[in-house]
Amino acid sequence: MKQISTRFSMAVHILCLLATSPADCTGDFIAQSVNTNPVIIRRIMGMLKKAGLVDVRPGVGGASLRKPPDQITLLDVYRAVRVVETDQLFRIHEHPNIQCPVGRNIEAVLQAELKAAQAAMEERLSQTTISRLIAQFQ
Amino acid sequence: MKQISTRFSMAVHILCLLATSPADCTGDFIAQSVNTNPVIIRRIMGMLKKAGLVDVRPGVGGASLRKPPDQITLLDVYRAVRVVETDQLFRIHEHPNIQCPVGRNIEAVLQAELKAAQAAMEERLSQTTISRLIAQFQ
DNA sequence: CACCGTTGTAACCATTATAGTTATATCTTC
DNA sequence: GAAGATATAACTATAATGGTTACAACGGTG
Repeated sequence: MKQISTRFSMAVHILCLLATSPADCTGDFIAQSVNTNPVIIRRIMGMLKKAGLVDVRPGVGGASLRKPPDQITLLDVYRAVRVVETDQLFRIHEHPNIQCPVGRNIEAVLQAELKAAQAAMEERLSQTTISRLIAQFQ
Repeated sequence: MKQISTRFSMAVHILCLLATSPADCTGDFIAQSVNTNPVIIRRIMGMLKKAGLVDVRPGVGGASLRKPPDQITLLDVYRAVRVVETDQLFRIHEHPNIQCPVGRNIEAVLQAELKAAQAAMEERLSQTTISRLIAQFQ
């Protein structure tokens, strides 16, 4: 069983840190909170930056949110770290035998259902914002 | 990006074959339709058998559904082939720093949201049956 | 009983994504 | 230029997948 990469949960962790910390967080500081190597953090920060979610200051150091935390949804993060490409959570076996009625139809018919299932999950992710998460911290 | 195994789509393919074929299908016949190695088919058949979805006749050969196709949902298949263990589609990074307010809370708070997202997807899968799929074949 | 085609599995391999690590280049301020 | 930070390339170990070969066990048929 292969699960969705921890890159996603780490990215959420990073954004929660940026949203709650008064000062700018450096990669090393974040790495300590996440408990991993700073390079991992910088890799993820690069993706968040590309997605327009954070600002990173090379040289001087530190990062900050580019949007208020109530305007960043889990779906935004999910997309930013590209754990899954669009409509590709499920993989379908390739080149079934098109001589067979099932082999000929299975891909198109299944594809539609699986996309719908993926969309249902993403819809749910889009309902949760970073600010909603940090409101639950104690 | 890691996707959900084709084991799932192959399993659906197999069940559609069993639902539409008049005669019993052998592993080799199914393998030809799926276009893969018979051992792959037998592996998946073993999982479907354990889940009570199919009957397989060793020795004589062939398999058949144990339930009418309108009573087998995509969620049943998804569970049967165990592409993802219960509530574990998403993985969360381990051992965050509990000295940090975010590190201390992130796991519990995120876990709840991710479970909800996964549940939304599974709910959608449970709405589609094998008979619904084959009704769309042409 | 022996044969034959089938299922059931174990063992192994190549491929791929991930998480982590080391090293080095680049940037900004002082 | 020094100091401290980010950016990134290259490499490793690990794990899941899909495929393959090989062989044991099963169950009818001649």
